[in-house]
Amino acid sequence: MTDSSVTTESHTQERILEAAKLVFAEKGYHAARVSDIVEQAGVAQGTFYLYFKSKQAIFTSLVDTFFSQLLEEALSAAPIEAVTSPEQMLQQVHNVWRIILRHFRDDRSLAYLILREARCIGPEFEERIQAYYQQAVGWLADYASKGAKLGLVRPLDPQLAAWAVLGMFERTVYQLVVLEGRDDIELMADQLLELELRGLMADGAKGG
Amino acid sequence: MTDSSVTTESHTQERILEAAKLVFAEKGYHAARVSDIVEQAGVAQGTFYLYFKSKQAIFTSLVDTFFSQLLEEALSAAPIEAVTSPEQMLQQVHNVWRIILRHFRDDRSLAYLILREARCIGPEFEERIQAYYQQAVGWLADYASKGAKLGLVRPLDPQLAAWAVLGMFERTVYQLVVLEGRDDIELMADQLLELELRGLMADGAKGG
Amino acid sequence: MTDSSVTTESHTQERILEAAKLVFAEKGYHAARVSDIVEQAGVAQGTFYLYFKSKQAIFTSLVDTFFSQLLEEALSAAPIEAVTSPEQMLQQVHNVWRIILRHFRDDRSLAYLILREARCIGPEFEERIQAYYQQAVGWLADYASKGAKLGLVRPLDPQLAAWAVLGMFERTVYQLVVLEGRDDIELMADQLLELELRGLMADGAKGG
Amino acid sequence: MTDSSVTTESHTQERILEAAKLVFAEKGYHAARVSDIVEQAGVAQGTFYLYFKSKQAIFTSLVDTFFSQLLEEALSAAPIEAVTSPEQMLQQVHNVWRIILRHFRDDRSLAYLILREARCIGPEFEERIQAYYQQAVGWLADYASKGAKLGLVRPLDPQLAAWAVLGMFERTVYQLVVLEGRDDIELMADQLLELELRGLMADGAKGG
DNA sequence: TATGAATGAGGTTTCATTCAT
DNA sequence: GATGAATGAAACCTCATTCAT
Repeated sequence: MTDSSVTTESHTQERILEAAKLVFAEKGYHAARVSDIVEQAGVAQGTFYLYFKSKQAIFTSLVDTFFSQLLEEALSAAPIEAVTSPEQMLQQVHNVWRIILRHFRDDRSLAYLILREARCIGPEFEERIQAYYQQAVGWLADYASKGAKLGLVRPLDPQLAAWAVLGMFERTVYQLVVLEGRDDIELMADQLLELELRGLMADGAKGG
Repeated sequence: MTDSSVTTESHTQERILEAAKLVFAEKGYHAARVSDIVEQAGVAQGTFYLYFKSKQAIFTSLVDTFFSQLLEEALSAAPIEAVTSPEQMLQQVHNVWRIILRHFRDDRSLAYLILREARCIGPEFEERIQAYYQQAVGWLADYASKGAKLGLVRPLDPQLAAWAVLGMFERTVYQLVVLEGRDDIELMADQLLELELRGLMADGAKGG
Repeated sequence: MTDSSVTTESHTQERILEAAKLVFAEKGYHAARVSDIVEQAGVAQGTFYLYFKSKQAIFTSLVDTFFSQLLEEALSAAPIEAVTSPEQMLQQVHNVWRIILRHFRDDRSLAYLILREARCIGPEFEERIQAYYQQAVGWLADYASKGAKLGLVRPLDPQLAAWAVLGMFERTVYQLVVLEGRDDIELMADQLLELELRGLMADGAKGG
Repeated sequence: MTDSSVTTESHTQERILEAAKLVFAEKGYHAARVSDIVEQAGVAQGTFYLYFKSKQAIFTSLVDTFFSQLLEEALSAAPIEAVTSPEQMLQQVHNVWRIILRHFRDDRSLAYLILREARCIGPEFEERIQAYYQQAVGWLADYASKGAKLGLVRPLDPQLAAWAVLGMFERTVYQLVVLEGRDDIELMADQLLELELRGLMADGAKGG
């Protein structure tokens, strides 16, 4: 009403989402009570259910927002069809690493939450997350194939390699978030890129 | 009872542990009820508490067993002081990969459980798991240092590299377990080793 | 609004009453939510409370209207003081049956609602309904007394007989409404009158 | 354990059932809280759910017991194939009236409850009750047919007549229970039988 | 050692009602 | 008069844990 917000989310909904993020991150999904969330948000118990069907619904909402934004940012920065040279490819991959690491750093509590709890909310939820991951894996696998054609990436099982890269990333970022230190994102991106590339690279390739 | 078992675990305790493993793996820690476990074990509700202080205690017990066995097996197969040549080192690392993958394959339901739920039982529990992982990371980091001295591994942040390798492993094994296919452990070990080594290896090294 | 309505009810109040009737009839008093009613009426949640003090109040209002109209119609058609002959009495009773059955048929959803839920809203409400019934029973009892004097009705406990007749009616109409068939009101009135007056017995039978 | 009870119901279950009967009768189904029942029974909240799946389940259990006992008693006292003479039929019908009235009197709070709330618990429940009533109606209709063959009952719509008789009964018993007086069951049975058989009319009256 | 009935705290969710705009 | 977002009191039900036998 008073501001020209571009989102349709109400002030209250926003506050509940923010509160949920904090509470979930601090206590974990299962230990977090809806009453914790509403207390943190400063609204009444019933208000929560005006905006979210259930505890799981708000969690899903948070996760969906996080991943769709992340995937949009990351994938739009790396249009595979624009890659024609090894240098371009390296540039893109490096860039994607930076974007992802920043995204996780900028929404640290949500990142922490997702990395910690994605697999143990329930079966349906796990599948939902798995679907997001599969998108990333698909992109990575496509990238690897493209790289192989350019002679940059050596031939290997692209799915396995993609999941390995993703896992490498998952764990390092988790540590990053847990330790709450390391704001040297750029350096970390460099090192992960090195690990990834040298792992994937063809013998003759002169990358880096 | 009748035989001179080398363990101190009673038959009943054994059955409860086995039942818990199955039930936890199938439903997850939070969804699993103690009543599910005792039903699966074929004992009464109260019997559970003769052997385990709480639901979390039995979970901890399962996880402790799993990790201490794994670490013992894996680390004893790779005494870092015995490494004097690059060939030996490769041999050891390859061996360790195989041991680990086999361990996870041989106790699939427990492996699945740990990979899925380790981080979301509770803070104390998370720290416990983190401690096991830290042992592995320490070993990996030591190895990397040793490798660096041998000119086999290029200089990099050993902690970061170690966590990255561990994450690579975590995720690929999780997929392995989830998909329930891929019994080609040996092949997988080869590929992971390749990814790891080429990622970590020094430029001039002639590994593999 | 535009016409000179004789009632004082506003258009909005009318719509809420109509909506409530439908919703209550479909879901029953307890399952019906105020939010269902306002949705059906197409007004806002708060508007409801401009016209009715509570959920029970609107229910009471509906029931009061139904019963006062019914009693007025029925009783005015049967002035007991006008009865001087058996023929007149039969005529009146027959007429009353028809009026009542028509009233229930013409407001089927409200009728259904009352027959189903009148006794289980709450104690105060039950007493209210009981009072309406008592009016009918009083009339029936008076009628029976009069009939007895005319030698038309045999001597019996007039209260018991009155409640019995009322129950006979209640249940048959309920079935009528439930089954949603039987628009043959006239025939039904005939049969009920027969049952009331003559019972089940055949003319020649020497029972008792 | 200590007594040679013929039922399999535990002492606790028995107490909960008894408590539920009282609480439901006093407050009605909807106003009765499970916590009221357990308080009345002197057991803990959770104990309730050891024996009954839900609040509706215990209600259903009470009602089922009531009706199956009633129907068994009543129907076994009136084997229609044994009827060969009008006298026998009257005898049987009279007997059935007495049995039913006694059953309701002997379990007054449950009777009250059923007569008050049978239709407003929920659709499934209503159908369940309706099924019991249909049994009674079927019996009554069969009886009427048989009576017609014996020349005792005049030809009429047997379903309508049966529901009418049932309603007559329902309402009079309800009044009986509500008023908490009238222990003169025998007299009441006589009068209801009279009404059922002969209606209101005097012997000499030439109605219609 | 084994049983299993009993416990009771506590969480999620619903919905009649209010009130500032 | 009309709105609809906000309220908050309950109520049902679960399940880890205990304890008398």
